[in-house]
Amino acid sequence: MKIFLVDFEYSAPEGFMPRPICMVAREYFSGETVRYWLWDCPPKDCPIPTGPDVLYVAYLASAELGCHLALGWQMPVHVLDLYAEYRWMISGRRPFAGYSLLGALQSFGLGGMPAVEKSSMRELAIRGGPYSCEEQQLLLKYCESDVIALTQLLHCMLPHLNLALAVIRGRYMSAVAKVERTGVPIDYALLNAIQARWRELMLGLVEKMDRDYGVYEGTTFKTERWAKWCSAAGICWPKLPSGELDLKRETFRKMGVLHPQVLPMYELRTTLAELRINKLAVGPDQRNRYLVGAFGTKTGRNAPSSTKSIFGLSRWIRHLIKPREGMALAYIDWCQQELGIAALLSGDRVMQEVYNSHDPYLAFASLAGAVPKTATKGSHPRERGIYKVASLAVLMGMGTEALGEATGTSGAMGARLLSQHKEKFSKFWEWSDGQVDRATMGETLQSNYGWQLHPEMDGPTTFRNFGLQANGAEMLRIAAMAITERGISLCALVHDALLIEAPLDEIDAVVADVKACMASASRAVLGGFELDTEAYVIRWPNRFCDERGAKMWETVMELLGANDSPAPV
DNA sequence: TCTATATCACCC
DNA sequence: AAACGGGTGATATAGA
Repeated sequence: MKIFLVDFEYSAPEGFMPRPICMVAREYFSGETVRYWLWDCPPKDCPIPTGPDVLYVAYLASAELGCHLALGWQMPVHVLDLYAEYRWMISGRRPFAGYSLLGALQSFGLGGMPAVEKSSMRELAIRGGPYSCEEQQLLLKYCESDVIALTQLLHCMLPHLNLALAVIRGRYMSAVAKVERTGVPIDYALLNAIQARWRELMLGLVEKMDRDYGVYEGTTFKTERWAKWCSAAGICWPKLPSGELDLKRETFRKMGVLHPQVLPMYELRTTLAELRINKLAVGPDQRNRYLVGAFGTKTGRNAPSSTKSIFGLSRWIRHLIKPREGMALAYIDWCQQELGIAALLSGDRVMQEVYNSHDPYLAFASLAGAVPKTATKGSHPRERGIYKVASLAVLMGMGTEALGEATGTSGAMGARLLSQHKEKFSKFWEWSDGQVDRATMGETLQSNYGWQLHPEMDGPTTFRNFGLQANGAEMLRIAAMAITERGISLCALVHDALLIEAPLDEIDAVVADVKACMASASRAVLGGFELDTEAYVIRWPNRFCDERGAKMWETVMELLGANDSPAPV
C-alpha cells in the first residue's frame, strides 16, 4: 500500500472550471516526490497511481479532484481529505487558527512558515499564464511546500482518524468535484440584462419610492433620517433592547398596520434586500459554478457562498435557471426530511405513522384534535398552516412564545401546540431530551455515519437538532456519491434537495434512477426506513419557476421591460 | 478611513 | 429553567 500526498496549483476565475497549473505529489513512506508543470502540455494520464492499493491524500480534495477532471485523469479510488477530517475532529470546538492547511498544522503546534509568500502565489495563479521560468519555479516550490505541510499534518492526524469513515467522506469529495464542475445552466442573456441595469434599477426604485421620505442616500437606508421622519410624522418607532431602532422587515410590516404611511418603505426595503444578484458566479459557458464548501458546518452540511450560488440568493432569482436546448433539469428533494429522520432516530412509532401518512401536518393537527379526521388541505388551510409551522419549529427546539409568534397565534397557543406535540410524540421527546442530557454531560454526539459534535460551545437547542441535521447531511452525501458514480450530471446540492440534468428523452428514466438513489441513501442512514422524494422536472424551453418568488420575478421583468414572462410550471 | 460588531436579509 | 437549528453576506454604526 502507498500513500500519496498531493497538491495542485490551478487558476479558476469566478464561474470558470479550474485550469491546472502544476502538481506536486509525495509518497508518504519513501518521501519520493514528483513535480509536474501542467499549464502548457500536461501528461495524458495521471503520473501517480490511483488504484485500490493507493491512498490519495489532499487538503480540500475537491480542488485536486477537480484538476483530475479537468485533465481527463483517472480519479483515485481511495481519498483521504484532511480538511474534511480536521473539520470532523474539531467539530463543535473553536478552531485554533482557522481551517486552512497551515491553521490545522498550527493546532498541532507545527507552525512552519510557508517558503513562499502565499498571497502573491494566489495572485499569480489567478492571473493565469503564460508563466516565465522563474514563475514556474516559484509556483512549483510553493506547491511543494504545501505538500510538505500536508505530510506533517497527516503524521499528526493519523492517530486520531477513523479511516473507514474518513474514506467515505473522501469519496464524497469526488462527487463534490463533479458537482463543482457541472454547475447550473443559466439564462445568460436575461442575467446580463438584469446585471447591466442593476444599479439603475435600484436607484430608480429608491427615487420613486423614497421621494416622500428622504431617508435614502443613494441606495443606503439612513437610520437617523428614518428616526427623524418618524418623529416628524408623530410615530413612535419600536426600539431594540440595545436602544437602536428595530428595523426588522416584520416590524415594518406590523407598523404598517397601525400607520399605513410606512408601507411603501416596507415594500422598498424588501425589494432592495432581494435585488442582490450581481455576484452570481457564471462562467462563459453560461453555468453557475461555486465552491460547494463541503463539511463547512458543524453538522457536516455544505456551506457554499450565498451570493455566488444561485440557490443561496432569493428564490425569484431561480427563475434564471434554464436548461440548454434539448436538455431537462430536475429538482428533487426528500419530503419532510428532518421529520422523517426524527421519527426514525427516536423510534417514535406515532411520529413514523404521521410521517408516512398522506399529509403529516394535517395528521398532527388531527391527532391533536384540532381538525376532524376527514380534514383536507383545502378544508382546513389555517389549521394545517399552524400545525405545519409547529411540526418544523419543534425540531429546532422553539419555545412557546416564539412558537405562538411563528404560527401567528399567541404564547398560550404556542404552549398548547408544544404540549400537544410532547403528548402525542412522547417517544420522540424522550429521545430528544436524551440527546440534550448526554451532550450536557459531555458526551460527543454522533450521527449514523460518524459525523460528530463536541458539546463545548453549544446549548440545548443545538444538541436537540444536531442528529436531525447531521444525518440529513449524511443522506445527501450518500445520494450524491451514488448519483455521480452512475455518471448522472449532478448540478447542485441544496441540503435536502439536488438538481440534476439530462437530455429531454432521458430525463424521466434518470429521475427514476435518482429517486432510487435517494431512497437507498435514506435507508442506509436510517436502518432501512425509507423517505419519500418529490421531483420537479423542467424541460427546455421552460425555465425553473418557484411560486414563492414569482411575484418578485414579475416585478423585475416589468422594470426591465422584458416580455419574457415566466413559463408555466 | 479602516475594522469590528450587531442586526438583518436570504437559503435549507 | 433553559428555549429558533445550521449557514453566508450586506449594511450601518461605533471605535481605533
